[in-house]
Amino acid sequence: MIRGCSQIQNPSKEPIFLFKKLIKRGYPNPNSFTLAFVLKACAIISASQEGRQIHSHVLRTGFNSSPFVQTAMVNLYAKCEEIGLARKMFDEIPERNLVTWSTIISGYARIGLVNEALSLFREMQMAGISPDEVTMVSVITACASTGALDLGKWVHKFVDKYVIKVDLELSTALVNMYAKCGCIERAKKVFDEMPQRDTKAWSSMIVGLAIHGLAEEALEVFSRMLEANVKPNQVTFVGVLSACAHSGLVSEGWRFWSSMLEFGIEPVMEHYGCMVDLLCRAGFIEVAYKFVETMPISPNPIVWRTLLMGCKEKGILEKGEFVAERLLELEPLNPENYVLLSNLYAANFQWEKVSYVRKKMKENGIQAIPGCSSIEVDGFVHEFVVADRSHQESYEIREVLRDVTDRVRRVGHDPWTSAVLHDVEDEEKKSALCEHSERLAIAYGLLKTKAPTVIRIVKNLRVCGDCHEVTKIISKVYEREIIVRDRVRFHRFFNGTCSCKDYW
DNA sequence: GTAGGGTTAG
Repeated sequence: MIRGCSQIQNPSKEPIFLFKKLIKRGYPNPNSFTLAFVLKACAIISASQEGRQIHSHVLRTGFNSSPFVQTAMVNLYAKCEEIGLARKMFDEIPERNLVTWSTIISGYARIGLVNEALSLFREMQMAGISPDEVTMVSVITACASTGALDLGKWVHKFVDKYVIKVDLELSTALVNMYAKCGCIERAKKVFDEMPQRDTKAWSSMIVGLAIHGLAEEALEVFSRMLEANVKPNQVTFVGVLSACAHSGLVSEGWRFWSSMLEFGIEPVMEHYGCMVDLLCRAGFIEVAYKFVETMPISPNPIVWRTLLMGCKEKGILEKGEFVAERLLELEPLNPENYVLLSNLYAANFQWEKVSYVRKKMKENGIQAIPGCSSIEVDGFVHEFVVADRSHQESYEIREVLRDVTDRVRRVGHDPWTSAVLHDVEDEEKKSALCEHSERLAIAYGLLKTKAPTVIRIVKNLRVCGDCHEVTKIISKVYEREIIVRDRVRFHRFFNGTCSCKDYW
């Protein structure tokens, strides 16, 4: 009964209540089955308080020697964002089996601690345990979040080499991984070769195409999904709406938004976020603002921030200031909000207000998140922060950067100094742009690899306008394909143009 | 009657 009611669609505390009832009655005593089930029920709803109580019950009754209970406890703490505790439990288990290892690896992979996940994956093999398809899903998920394509390819080869069963979940993880690592062709290939596809598989493909700015294809896949009689869910529509947003398909976006209700899907915050983004990017700031004002759920910081970003892009000062106020009320400690507001002022040449924002940040002890870009060369990930000089080959990188600057100037590019937010002299602004982390990473790519190797960059923030322009030029004058994964999407630079068609 | 896995807005 406890297990049964934790497996329904909308999980609740019901299984935990049942367990409490059982304890209150005093008999029969829970055994390893009961405990594993109720721990799992806690994990599903991240009930860490109740989980801890059951943990102490486990210790009192001696069931902590059951491998099922042990694994359930590791899983519980991993799902409750207590990875340190999960690890402690894991380390204390004397005999770890395939499932125990998979549990801890998935725990790290889920929260993006990729290196930990991967080193446990190696340790597991050294301990003589062979991974199966469930383990590999977590390892592939870890690869997806790094964006390191070579690593992902290596893991895919590993799956083939050890003849690990490629089931629905593993294929979906591969589609997602290839898409997130910037190789949409391989994502499509895996997807096309799947013998069957469920909602998550289709959604993965749609989201993947959306982040690559391939809106038409995403919408085509969506109609194929409907033809195949697979029901879309909320995530599917996040993909569909974000595809529209990334390509400026405003009327299509509205249409899909309206059709959600016909599919019986209630819009959630993510969908509102997509719609605000769609409207803002297309320049309909006023409409976006009205949309936010009339939302039936209270807008979260991301929605406000999207709106503020729109105001900044279009240089709409007053509304922007008002939006920033709402945002800072909700999220006074997020550095991004201050940077955005400061950029809004800088775009309007309001230098005094720029310094005021900077001062306010300083007062509140808030530091801007530095831009950081990485590039994988020969299986090693090189990381660059803005204005980084710590790399071993920093001198050579600077030489490449100078060459880039020269050649870019020669084709008539004038740096977009408005992308620099400080009130400094023009020349200084121009050199500040050259220090952006993606420039350093691209320069390193130019230095260490030769065409036709694709230069693949992963960046933690959005690409700035000037870097976007310069990268387009680099792709032409150096004849290199460059793929940049920024905070929200991919840009594929080739022969002087970008796949985003400058709409981003 | 047992434990581990895939898709989510800026």
